[in-house]
Amino acid sequence: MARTAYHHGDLHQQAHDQALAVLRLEGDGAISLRAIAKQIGVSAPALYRHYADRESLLAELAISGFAALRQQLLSVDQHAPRAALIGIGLAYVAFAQSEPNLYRLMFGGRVLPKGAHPRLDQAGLDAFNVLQDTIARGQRAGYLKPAPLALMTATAWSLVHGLSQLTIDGHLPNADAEPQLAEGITSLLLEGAIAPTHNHIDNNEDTP
Amino acid sequence: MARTAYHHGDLHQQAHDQALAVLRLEGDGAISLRAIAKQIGVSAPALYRHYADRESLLAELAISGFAALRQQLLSVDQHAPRAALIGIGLAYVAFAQSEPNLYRLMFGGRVLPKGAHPRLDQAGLDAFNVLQDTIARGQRAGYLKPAPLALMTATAWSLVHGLSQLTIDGHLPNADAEPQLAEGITSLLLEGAIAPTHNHIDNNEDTP
DNA sequence: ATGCCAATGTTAACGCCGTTAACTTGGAGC
DNA sequence: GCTCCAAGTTAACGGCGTTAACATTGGCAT
Repeated sequence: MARTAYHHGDLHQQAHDQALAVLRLEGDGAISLRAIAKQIGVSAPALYRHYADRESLLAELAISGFAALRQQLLSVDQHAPRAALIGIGLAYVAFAQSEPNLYRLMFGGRVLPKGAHPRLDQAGLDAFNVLQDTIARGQRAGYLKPAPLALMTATAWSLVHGLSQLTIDGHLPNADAEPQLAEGITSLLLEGAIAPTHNHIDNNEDTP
Repeated sequence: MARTAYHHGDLHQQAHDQALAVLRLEGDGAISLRAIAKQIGVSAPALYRHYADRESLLAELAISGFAALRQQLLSVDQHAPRAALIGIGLAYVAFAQSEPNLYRLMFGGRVLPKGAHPRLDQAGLDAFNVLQDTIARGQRAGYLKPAPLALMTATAWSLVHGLSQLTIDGHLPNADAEPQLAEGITSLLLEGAIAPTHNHIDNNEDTP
């Protein structure tokens, strides 16, 4: 099975790449199977040998998006609790801002129904768990309050997700006026999540 | 100018209502001008006398959504700072959960580009300002830290928006396990936003 | 009362789209 | 060498947003 031009090219991958390019430039609404097929130089129904339908193609894009997000979160230095938490938040928002259309597809909700693509749900969960693990580590280190893990994770994720969505859609007025917005916001939340022992003491637990 | 059947019905309003009904049931992607026209009993191009294009109709739905959200936020009792802040957060999330498809349209970003519909941008800003005013009031009362208003507003909005979006799209695992999730989350954020004087003192400033 | 005109409808048509059916091609394995 | 199956083809269906060209109608000025 090789790329002998007529039969047997890596059409699957080519379609994925082409769709991703369109997504980046114009958003998921602009992704058309016919247009993609034409660009690749193949008939439109050929794509149905590799994707059940348009939605499956979009789901695959979203899956690779979640994998990329997870990798970006995993690359954050975890050795100091506070730096790790802020780093995760900043990395998350940076990802959304660097790939706004991909991020909208991943979390849009309107295009990809919840139970329809199990691999997609799993990919989302995998990314979610990186954040959850970081918080759990912060709790075990005694840095964060021993509040219910699900509650703290939901709070943190809501914050970074909301900030991501609002900034990439331009909903925050004077967003430019606060260049360190993301950092300020994460810090503000942390103030309420830090264990009493650490309050007013270490904003920088690495230099005690 | 009356509703004499052939000419002069309130087609504009009827189309709006019909589109809103479809939106609620199936989401904005399912809104089709042709289908709406057929349901009303009118030809499809007739709608173009009242809406420039499909996007304008969606924009109008989003505008009325923002107005409804604003009304819901305005109805929160403002007499006690902490109760007002938590009340705003709960009202916001409740709105999103009661109208998930409308909320997705309002904040989806992919369907309604930012500068394209000035009235829509203004409606969003009007809703935003209710939250901002509440926070400013909390600061003037000395209940909240005197941090930059834009920063605190962005934080609060990010949190409630993120929580709304994540819950209506089912992204939060074990969301049912925490029935008071929204309240817990807003409280957690407040811990970091309360002025030091009030810390550990009044979780209920009405009964001193 | 009459006649004009702008507002508000109509039908026909263009070019997209996703998707399916039916057929063809060509490489891999017996 | 023959067969079979995966991976491509063309043709077609129905739906969509949108535009152009034409028809109706009610209100207003004469």
